[in-house]
Amino acid sequence: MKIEEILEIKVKEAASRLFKVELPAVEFQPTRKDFEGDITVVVFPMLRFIKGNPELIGKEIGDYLKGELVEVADYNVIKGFLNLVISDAFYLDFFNSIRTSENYGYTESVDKDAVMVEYSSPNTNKPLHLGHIRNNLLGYAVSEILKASGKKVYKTQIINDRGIHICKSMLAWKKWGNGETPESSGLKGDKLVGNYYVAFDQAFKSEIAELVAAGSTKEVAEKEAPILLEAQEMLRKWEAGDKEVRTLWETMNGWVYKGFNETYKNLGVDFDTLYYESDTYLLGKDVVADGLKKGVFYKKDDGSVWVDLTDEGLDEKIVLRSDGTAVYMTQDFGTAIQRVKDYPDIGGLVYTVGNEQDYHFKVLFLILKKLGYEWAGNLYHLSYGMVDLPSGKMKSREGTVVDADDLINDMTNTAATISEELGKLDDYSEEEKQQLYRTIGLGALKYFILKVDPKKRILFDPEESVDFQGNTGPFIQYTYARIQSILRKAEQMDAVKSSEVETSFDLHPKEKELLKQIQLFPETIQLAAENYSPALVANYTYDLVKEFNSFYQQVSILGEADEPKKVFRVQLSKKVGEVIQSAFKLLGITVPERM
RNA sequence: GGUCGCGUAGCUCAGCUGGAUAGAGCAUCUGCCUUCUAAGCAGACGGUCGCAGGUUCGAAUCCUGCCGCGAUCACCA
Repeated sequence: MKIEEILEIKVKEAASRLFKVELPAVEFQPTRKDFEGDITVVVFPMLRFIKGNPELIGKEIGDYLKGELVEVADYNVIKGFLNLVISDAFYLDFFNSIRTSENYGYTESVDKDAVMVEYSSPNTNKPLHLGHIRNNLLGYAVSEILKASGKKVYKTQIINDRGIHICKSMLAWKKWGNGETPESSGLKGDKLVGNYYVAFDQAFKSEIAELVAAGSTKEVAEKEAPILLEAQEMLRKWEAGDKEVRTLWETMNGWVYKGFNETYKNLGVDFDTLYYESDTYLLGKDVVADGLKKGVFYKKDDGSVWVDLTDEGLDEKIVLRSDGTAVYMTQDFGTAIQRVKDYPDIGGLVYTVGNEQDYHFKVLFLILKKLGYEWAGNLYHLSYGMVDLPSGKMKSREGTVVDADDLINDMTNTAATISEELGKLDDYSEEEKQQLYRTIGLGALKYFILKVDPKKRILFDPEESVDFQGNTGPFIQYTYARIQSILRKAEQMDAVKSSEVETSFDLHPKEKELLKQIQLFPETIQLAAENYSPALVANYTYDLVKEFNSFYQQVSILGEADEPKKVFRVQLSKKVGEVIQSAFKLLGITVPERM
């Protein structure tokens, strides 16, 4: 039982015995650093039920708790805050109870219902950029956090492999590619295809300029540029199943997938299952028929089908065009339904998509609810803010994007520079060094992105490199490496690792703080899962690590003369290391043995 | 214009379902490596929590209005 639960029972009991009132709830908070104590009971809310001076009420309850509970070693009351000092023995007992548990903090028991998390979901006409990185890291981390909170998770993405965008790249390649392949040019496949997308856009723009010069309006020119008409014709051929177009499409998408997979591997993200838009873009039409029957949708005179959401404060939304073709929304509810068919244990879906699509998902979720799917109550749009540059929004066509691969390389190089300056790894092989630089570089990047609340937009300045000091991934990795160094030495010195930890000595204040922080790990995971927020895990880890470094600086671990204390400190350090590793695993960040 | 999100130190961010004198990091300044990794520790400096009302014993947190920034409101995806 958690200490707060024990205290709650006893505080209520105190109120009942001393003041003859039944308290509905008791409010706790961690005691602020400036006061003595560990847990604080806030007396103010009780004043509604207990008439009197909060100071005196606090004292009486404090006395009662101290007399009744061995865990309460002492107390003090300041302005209606009852600060309780929890005994060292309690924290040491807690430590012994979790000392050897393998996955401390993770919940093993698996929910009956699984959740499918969709993230990444790129178009196949251009390489991944920083925006995708945020999406990928968030989706992956949230998946891992949900798993650790006791949920079964399927990670997926929908690959937008068809449509006018890929036809543009295909057309440009056909016109000017001269048969270029990733092999012939040495270019990564997604980069190669991206180049042709840019080439298309340039040609498109110059055609518009020509048309405007010839007297056409800009609007008309944008619709009638010959190269665009040609791309549209290509899309029609694709839809008709034209062999040549389909073959080219498969080839170029194949290049892109190879490139993407390399980036995913470097980023350390993965998927359990994949959906392709070319398979799903026709889904949903039968749902429209079903919705018409149920009266969820209605048909207009021109044959188009709509849903009326004005009662929900939204507007009317089209779900089927007058020519009978599907729109994005149609596909989306079709795909959601398909996913639950494919994985019948799914009880909810999470969509990792930027906040520019907030409205879309609001509508999508409402439609699914109206259609009566029982899982429609468990849909979540993991909406995140854009990553902007100082110059504004990133635009692929204008080349103002921060390329994912380039960024990963830059980070690795920065890590290498710093590491070499410090020169602690002279005995490492070149390969070991490279591996470490990647670990640190990626750690810096991932932490930089994940530590901020997903809702907030991130301003990324490529001129200013991501920090490696302070509240950063490398700082936390460094602390982990420090701990491992101690453990290596401890192992050499004697067999501390198998010893039982005694509970009879007094704790150093820093030790107590560390134990309190460790205690928070399980609830932090639950909270992060409920809020779909990796930032909570990141900030928790930072607090833990700060606490450890302070402890490390003030208290000698291996130099401690008293053997039981020394054993405890080594064990405590080890546990902190394990929690750091576990927490960072949830963020997809690996930790080094040395750095 | 309607809707949604954001606005906390010079900069980047924490601040749980309202609770004590609003916390970190970066930057600036001061100390600390003959002792477990100085990517560290200890400290100083820095705030009318966008503005104005309201609810409350108590508001950065909840409500209303306004201001600023962003997104969105297609038979596009």
